[in-house]
This record gives sequence, C-alpha cells and structure tokens, in this order.
Amino acid sequence: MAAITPELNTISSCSRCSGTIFAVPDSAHKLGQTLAKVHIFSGLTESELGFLAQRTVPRHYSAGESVFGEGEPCSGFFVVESGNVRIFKSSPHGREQVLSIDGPGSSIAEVPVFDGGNYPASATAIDNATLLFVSKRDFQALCLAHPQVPLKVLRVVGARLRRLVGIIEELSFTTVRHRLASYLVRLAQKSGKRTAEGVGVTLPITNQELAAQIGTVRELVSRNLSRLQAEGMLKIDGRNVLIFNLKALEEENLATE
Amino acid sequence: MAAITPELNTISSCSRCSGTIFAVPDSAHKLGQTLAKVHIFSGLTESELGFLAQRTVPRHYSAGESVFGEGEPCSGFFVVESGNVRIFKSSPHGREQVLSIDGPGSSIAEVPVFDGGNYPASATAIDNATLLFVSKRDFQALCLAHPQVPLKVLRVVGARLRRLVGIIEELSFTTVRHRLASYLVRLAQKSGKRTAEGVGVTLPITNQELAAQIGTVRELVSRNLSRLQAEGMLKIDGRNVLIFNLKALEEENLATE
DNA sequence: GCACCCCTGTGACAGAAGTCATCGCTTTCA
DNA sequence: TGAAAGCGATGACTTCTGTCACAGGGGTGC
Repeated sequence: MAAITPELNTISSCSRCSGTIFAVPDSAHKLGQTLAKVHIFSGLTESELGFLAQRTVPRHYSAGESVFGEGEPCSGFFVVESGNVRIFKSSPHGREQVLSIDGPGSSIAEVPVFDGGNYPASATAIDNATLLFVSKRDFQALCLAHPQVPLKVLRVVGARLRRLVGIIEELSFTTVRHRLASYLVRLAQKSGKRTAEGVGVTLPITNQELAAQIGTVRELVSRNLSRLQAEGMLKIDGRNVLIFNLKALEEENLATE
Repeated sequence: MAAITPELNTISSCSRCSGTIFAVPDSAHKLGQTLAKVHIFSGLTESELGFLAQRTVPRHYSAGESVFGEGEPCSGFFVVESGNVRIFKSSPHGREQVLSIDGPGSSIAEVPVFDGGNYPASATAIDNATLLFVSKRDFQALCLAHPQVPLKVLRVVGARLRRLVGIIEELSFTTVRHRLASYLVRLAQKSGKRTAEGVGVTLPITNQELAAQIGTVRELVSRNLSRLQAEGMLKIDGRNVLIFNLKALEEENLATE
C-alpha cells in the first residue's frame, strides 16, 4: 500500500519528490494542512495527520469527469481538496436527481466504506477538482486507533442523512413550483444582493442542472420561472433574477409544504 | 440524571428491583440478552452488555403512541426490544411519508445522538412495543470505550442512508403505479404464497398506510390497485391480492424507473 | 338493533407534471 | 465564417396527481 502513495503523489503535485518511500516533503506537509481542514479529521494531532497524509492519494479530475459510478464496488472514500463534486442518481430515462454538492473540506462516500456495499450513487467533478483518496483499510485502521474519528464521521453522515430526509420531504409533499421557490430563497440568503427594488441573485447553473437538483425536468423549471415572473414576484434577465418580494417567495413555501 | 435509570427500570418491568443502583438481577440479565441481539451491540462481551443493560431504560408504548416527534430535542436513542416502530415525516396538510419501519433488534434515532441536532422525523409505535432507551451520554461513553461500536453504528446508519436514497429515487423518477407495483413485488418476495394461479399476498396495512409508505394518498392507491386489476395483472379480494404474473409486475418497474 | 367509526371504491374535476417539437439566441470550435 | 452544439422559452398535448364528495361495507359498542 505504501507503494501507491509516493508515486501518485509525484504525479499529482510534488515535482521534487522522486518517489522515495520515506521522503515526506512539502507535498505531504501540504496534504496534512488540507486534511486538518476536513471535518472528520479535525482534532487529530499533526503527526497523525502526517501519518494519514502519507496514505492519501491525490487524484485530479477535470470538469464533468466521473469520480465513481453508482453500483461500483467501493475501495475507499474521498476528501475534496479543491473543486466541487456532484453526487447524484440517474434514471434509465436520462433524468438525474442530485443528492448533494460537496466542496473543499467535505468527505465523500464515507458510507460504503463502513457497510461494505457498493457506491449508492454516482459522483462527478463539477469543475476541475482535486480529491484525496483514502483506502478503506487505512481509514478503518485510523478509526480503530482514534475513536473520535468515527464519531465525527457519524456527525457528517448524520448531516447527510438529514439532507436526504429534507429532499424526501420536498419531493413527497411539495410541487416543482415550491421547490423552485425554496431554491431561490436559499440562493438569495446565501448570495443575494440587496437593492432598492428587491434582492438580486444570479443562478449559478443551467435550468437543466437546477431541474436535477430540485427533482424535475428543465422545461418545468423554465415554465415555473416564467410563471413566477408573470405573477410579478420576480424579474428574469438571463441568469440574473431580481426577486421583488423575498418574503412572498418564502411564504410560498410555508403555504403548501 | 443517573436518577433516570434505576427508577424507570423499576416502573417498567422489574418488580423485585427496588431501585438500588447496583442490583443487577434477572431484569438486567434479560436486557443483556436482548442487547446482544441488537446489531450495533453485537460483539460486545457479556460484562459490557451488563454494563449497558444497567444504563438502559425499558419503555412501553401502546399501539399508535408517539415515541418522539420531529424537531424535539434528542436526549438519547432507542433500541427496539419488541413491536415495531414507524418513522415518518408529516406535512402541514396531514399527509405523511414513512421513512422506515423498524422491528426488534433495530436501533432508532442514532443520528441525532451524534450530531447534536433534534429528531429529524417523528416516531410512533405501530403495535404494542417495548423500546430500550439509552441516554446520549452513556452511549457516547460506550463508543469511546469500544471503538468497534461506532463502526457498527455507521454500518446501520449506512443502511438507513441507502434506504433513503432509494426512496428519493422512487419519488423522483417513478409514478405511484410503479411504486405500488414495487411494493407488491417486495411483499410477494417476502411473504407471497405460490399457488397454481399465481402468487398470493395479503396486504398487512390499510390503503392509507400504504399510501404513506409509497408517498401518495389513499385514493390513488385504491385507484391504481383497481387499474392493475382491470388490466388483468392481479385480483383483489379485500386485503388479499392474487398476483397472476409477478414477472410482469416486476417488469412494470424496470420499464419506467 | 342501531348509531358510529373506519375503511374502501369511485366519479368529477382542477391543476401539476412530463413529453415532444419548434424556434431563436449564444457559444464554441474547426 | 459557418456549422454544430448548448441553452432557454414556449405551445400542444397526455397523463398523473391530488382533492372533494359521496356511497357502501364491516366492525364495535351501547
């Protein structure tokens, strides 16, 4: 296993590291710094992080590239160092349902590492991304050696589970219109710009992708956006959306949810 | 809150145990046996189980009684000793979406114990049930003392997560008709009786409950069952359903899923 | 026996969801 | 520069979903 690490390290980032197994130069140090920012590794000592860094394999993905596919056997899990990863389910008809978007500091596919099953969903890189791969075996060993690590994993998995329950709730109880309104409200809260007329947001994704995130098809996103505009709740200008009355949009959700 | 344990023990089952903290009579022994059958506690030694049994509080619920409600603060988690528990989400309009049904040996609400949040959904007893309550503190202590316990919890939570992903997939990609067909197929695989004419199953629940489990309303369950009957795929006689062609019902799912 | 409650089936209907096709605009890239 | 691809809007249409209302069947309890 030690063999995997230095070689791939070399490929990925450290041009000076010539592949000597025991050399733990800048690259590993940098990895350690990255790992320290990962939720499930917070609290580990520097030497523990170093230990982990040596067993970690950086992998680069270009935008749109697949990280793993649903149903594939799981050999380990990933930590997002840079970029964003999209976790999703696909239907045989070509529709997709996004389960989560994970950015730097997040871990991915913790679950199959522990239950021994295959990946329950697919993952692709949204933009150019660097992920750190940790093998099943190494991670399980780490968990046994550091009992607080699995507890942190549980916290992360718990958050994931809550998000999934939220998706189920939305899919089961609400309409596309409401989910779209929810999305806009969330977006406005996160990155909205207050102006005299209302709150301005910029959709960071295509209608197609928005549809995948709220569980519908692109046409319905387009239509419902138009409808909200026709009702005077907002104004659409390409990807820019000016929300006249954020409050009304929020109440939209309470109404039928 | 050490007070919780011995007193409630007394109330619940052990008539001889007078509340002395260190008495570990039959009741605790029996508890230990029960605990040994719980997935997340398998592998613990007898003394460890005894330790846990002393800190465990049996609680009895009658059919339909609430165990906890969504959003309530979480003080611990539960192990199902007997009976079945229904975990579900409610909409303000009175609809419900079942997330899982858990029987003996299952644990419930492991997640909020670790992430510190509130219960993400509600739980009620389906039939008369006995649950063992384990306080947050005791369980966290156990996890730190026995690193393999959180790993087992992760396995259980992983299974839960997979089920939720499955629900999302069904809700997002399929129609009520397909979800109903899936339900019937699963039921047939689990408890179907092969006859000359086909596979006979008995619906164990009302249409209303079936609707909550597949994410719709009672009328649509009724209508879709009738439609499947009209199409000659099955015959309904009260709660008894005779499936003429299980294969066709299975393909029904592949078709649009 | 009778009132009451729960379960079930079903007609009527409105609105939502999804499909298909088309058009126009922009971006990309050869 | 021109073709191709991607994106967004929208009309037409079908099917699905959910709601409301109502009627009948089968228990249960008084």
